[in-house]
Amino acid sequence: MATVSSRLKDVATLAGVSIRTVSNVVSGSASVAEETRARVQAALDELGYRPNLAARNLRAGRTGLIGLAIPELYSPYFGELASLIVEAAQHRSWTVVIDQTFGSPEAERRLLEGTGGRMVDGLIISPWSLRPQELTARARDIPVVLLGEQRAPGVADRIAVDNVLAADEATTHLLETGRRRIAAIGLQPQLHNDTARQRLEGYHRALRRAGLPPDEALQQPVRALHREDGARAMAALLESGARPDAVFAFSDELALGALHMAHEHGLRVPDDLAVVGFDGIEDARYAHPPLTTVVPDKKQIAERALQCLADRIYSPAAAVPPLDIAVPHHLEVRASTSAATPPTGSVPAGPPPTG
Amino acid sequence: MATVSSRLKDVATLAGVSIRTVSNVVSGSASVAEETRARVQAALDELGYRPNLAARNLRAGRTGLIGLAIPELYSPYFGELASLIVEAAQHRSWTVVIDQTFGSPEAERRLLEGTGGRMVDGLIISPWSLRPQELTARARDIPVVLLGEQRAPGVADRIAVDNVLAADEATTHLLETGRRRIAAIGLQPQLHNDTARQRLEGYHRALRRAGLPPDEALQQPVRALHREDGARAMAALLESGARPDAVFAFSDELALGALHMAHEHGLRVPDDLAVVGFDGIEDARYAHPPLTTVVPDKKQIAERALQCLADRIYSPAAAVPPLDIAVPHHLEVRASTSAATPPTGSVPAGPPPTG
DNA sequence: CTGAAAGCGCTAACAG
DNA sequence: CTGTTAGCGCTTTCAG
Repeated sequence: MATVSSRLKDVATLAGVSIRTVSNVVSGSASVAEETRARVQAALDELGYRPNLAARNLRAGRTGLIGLAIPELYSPYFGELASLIVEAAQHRSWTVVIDQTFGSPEAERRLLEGTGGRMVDGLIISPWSLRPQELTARARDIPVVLLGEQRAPGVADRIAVDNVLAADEATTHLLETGRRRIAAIGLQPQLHNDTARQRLEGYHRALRRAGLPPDEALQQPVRALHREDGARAMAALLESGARPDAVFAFSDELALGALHMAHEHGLRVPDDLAVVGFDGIEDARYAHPPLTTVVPDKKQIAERALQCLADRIYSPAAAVPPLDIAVPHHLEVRASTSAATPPTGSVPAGPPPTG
Repeated sequence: MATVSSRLKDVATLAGVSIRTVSNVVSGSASVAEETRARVQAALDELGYRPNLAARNLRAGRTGLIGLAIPELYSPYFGELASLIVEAAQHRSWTVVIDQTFGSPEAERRLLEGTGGRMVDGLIISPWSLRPQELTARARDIPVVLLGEQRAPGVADRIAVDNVLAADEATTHLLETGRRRIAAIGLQPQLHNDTARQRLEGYHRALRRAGLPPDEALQQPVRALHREDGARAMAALLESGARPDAVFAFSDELALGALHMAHEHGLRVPDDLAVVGFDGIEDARYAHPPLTTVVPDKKQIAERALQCLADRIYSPAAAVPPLDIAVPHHLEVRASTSAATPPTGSVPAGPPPTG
């Protein structure tokens, strides 16, 4: 029945009580006589009362909103991550406002400065192109959680997988299947971002342990981490005469692009070329052949990010020094690196059905 | 420099002017003497002033927030759509708060009732399981835009592609490549949702026009629209003895699952089986073989949804009757339905690089 | 061009 | 148990 808006005051008038009593009924904070409560409730229902959040927030000094700033929402990895964060936030009665930075330093800076004005109680940001010192310089008035490799010592909590270790494991797996000319796709030399650097380091470490010197010709830089960049990098590798027998791609999207290009060139995967990705996105499972990939525990990333925010928002007194959290990961071995696809017709194991 | 918060009043005191003048400088609404402005600006900078949105909103009666309610953020279609909506909203200085309904009627109902209390100025919702009359019953106090097939006559604007036509085109395309036993994957008989029904209708229409009676054995229902459901449906079709020579899947995810299962069964695509999807997600382009798909103009969906909201929020007086908008789509033909993949090593045409 | 002050809707401290 | 009221920070009307 509500036409446009009704205030506490309107309900009070209708119920013949004071504003205070209505507030008590709504919030359940103080006890109200049963008879009064019923009358107020009736008025509440009749007017279709809904509290004005702006007023409530102004009063409380909190908004119940947290910000999530990611480079892009349309890529599978960030889509999956955002979904988990939104879900975890709902459980804690928070609402998530999402911003896309598209990797632009300006956008990231603007967000750290205030998401348009202290509208959020906390911020989860996955910085892409901001340097550590810039991260350090901001984020004074609200709690910030950093996702990924960039760190802001002494200022914000940070959550990431152990990239060096994960890359080492992926490369070692390829070595164990007998590959010797393992290419790396995903360096981003132009970026102030340690992700690629760490994965490269793990890749080198595994090679050296196997007595193989890293070969520059097998390391292919990219502009971004999308499928088309992977395809382009693969093409460059194949045409350069570097003759790789395996590829470690720094993201699943890159790997899928590389896979595509390998097919275009008539290569058989994994026989002629083995491929490993990174991120554990759902697409990888259904690629042809299914893609071996490093799977970070995204659910845990989401949970812990919110845990960090909650701790700092609700107990700012506790003043724990910023945490540096490593979440677990595992290598999911699939047909893109192992023998042949079994000819059975089974549905790959997946998450439980939603419907 | 800002420690925790500074108010207009603090800035005014520091600059030795009144609150009013500071407000003018901040908003640029009224003209201020150059000398005063400089002094105020200095104070603003020194204190690191940032306006309190809650207060501003309380005053203005607006929040600058719009809600986006979708079944799930992790699936590629909704991820891409959400990305475009968030981006389009940024251009209009709106911030998007995202809710996932996971197709639950309760969640959708709760959101339409008020997203936790009139916190948003408008709502874009992609209803999945709510019946039309429920949609009609709500959404009185803020503008609502419906995405998809469900309509709420007289209450909300609605934006969708012409599903019947699109499904007809996809099926006709398969017929034109000589297929005769075309399966349909994606019926959802248990849902109060017209999407699948309309796509089935278009499929039937094309078949009948070609003189082919629809065959129940070729119509495979699913529980959800994800890859695993597509794989399961394909397996069921192949084991049922229905012997399809083509598949029209009602979503790209279903199609990718079907493709996967076809490979598992040793079928060659498109020679033994042609596959068409629906949604135009990026994954489709890089599938093996690349997937023919119906591509809705998602960018236009996003733009028009925001246009609708803007019109109703800023000019409620205009009171245009609810619009029913059909956005364009096209069939993108790729190797999953056409002859053989060209053996060239080109990168598929894609969106311009982000980096 | 600038100052004073009202009031947006809500919560909570302070009576009664 | 319930009424009255101050005040969160901002915008804006009304004076000056």
